[in-house]
Amino acid sequence: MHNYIVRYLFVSKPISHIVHRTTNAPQRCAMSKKDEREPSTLDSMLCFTVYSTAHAFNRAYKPLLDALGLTYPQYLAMFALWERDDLSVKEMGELLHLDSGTLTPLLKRLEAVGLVKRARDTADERSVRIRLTPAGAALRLKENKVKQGILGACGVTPDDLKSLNAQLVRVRDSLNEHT
Amino acid sequence: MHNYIVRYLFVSKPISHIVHRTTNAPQRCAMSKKDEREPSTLDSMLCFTVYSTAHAFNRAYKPLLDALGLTYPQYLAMFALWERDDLSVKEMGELLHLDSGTLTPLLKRLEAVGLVKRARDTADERSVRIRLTPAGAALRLKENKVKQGILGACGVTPDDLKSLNAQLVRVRDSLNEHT
DNA sequence: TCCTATTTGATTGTTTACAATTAAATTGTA
DNA sequence: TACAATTTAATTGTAAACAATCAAATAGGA
Repeated sequence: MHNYIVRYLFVSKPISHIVHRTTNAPQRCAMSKKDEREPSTLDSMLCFTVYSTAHAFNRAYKPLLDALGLTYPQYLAMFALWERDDLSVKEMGELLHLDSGTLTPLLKRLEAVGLVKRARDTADERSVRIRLTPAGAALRLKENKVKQGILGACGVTPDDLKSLNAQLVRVRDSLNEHT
Repeated sequence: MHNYIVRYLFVSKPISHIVHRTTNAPQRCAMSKKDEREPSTLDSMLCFTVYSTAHAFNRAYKPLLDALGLTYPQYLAMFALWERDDLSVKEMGELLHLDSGTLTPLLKRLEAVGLVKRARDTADERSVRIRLTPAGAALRLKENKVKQGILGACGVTPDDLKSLNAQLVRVRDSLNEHT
């Protein structure tokens, strides 16, 4: 009957405070007014809007990128290389605002599926250069559908999108300066 | 000399294609024009701007939230509870646009440090209700400094911020509809 | 030259994030 | 009342994301 609790919830804890609890929490039926989806303050906070919009983009891209066998961060890495091949990890990190702890395993995955090649720079062996394989370069052709698909889902005119983007870039760069 | 390669890079792989590679990659000295920080197309893509701004917010919040002992997603969960205590996991998931696979471990961590309490709903044992502990409710008082600190770092007027936020909410909701 | 400081990426450990699956409880229906 | 369908979280596995640390290579200064 209480198998939920036994199996999942408090495996390594005494369950007495749950099973025997006698709290009389505010009844939800008595709060029906409040429950009628009062707009959350969270939605007025830019930080949260950006956070949740990033997830929304991620989810929107997922089905499109599944066709290419890429995750969204991997797509960004490939995009950077399509723009300019032969980047060091550091250079890619600057473009994507990511560090080596994130990029190293990501790039190893891209190498494992044959889209890029990682090689120490012969001139400076500290740096690792990332280059597209033919397969990685070829993937670019399939990529147009992805961008088109997302544009439609955004539900904004190209002009609005452009202005919105410019404003956000300012916020982002300001945040990065103050850190 | 090539210990880098031996230790880190290709532990489980033949290294011949690295050490013996004879590729003649485009020399960077010959590309100095291009290297002069030509603005990346990435910065014109809203999806990437949102993605990188989310990380920028995360990093900006980090030092402020460290003082409260919270991560940013944990802060959002606490914020939701400060607005309305006694949420089910599902309700919090709807507010934060997150699913149980993300929230369950996050909430367990908040419970472990004594900020919230998780308990099966006696009326419907499928759902788990999350409530603030006194310590969790008290933390709200320390939270004002956090918001102030971020506002300054954004570098926008409150009006611009409000309009920017409203536009992004529209994009987010449109993306969520189309998914 | 030698030796310290810096640069670069890899590693480790913790925390998100989500898809897919599973289990229990509840609801709906015959 | 039985029994299928739905709902709710938890779990598992994979992939980011980043702080802190480490190792090697290079650069710079005495």
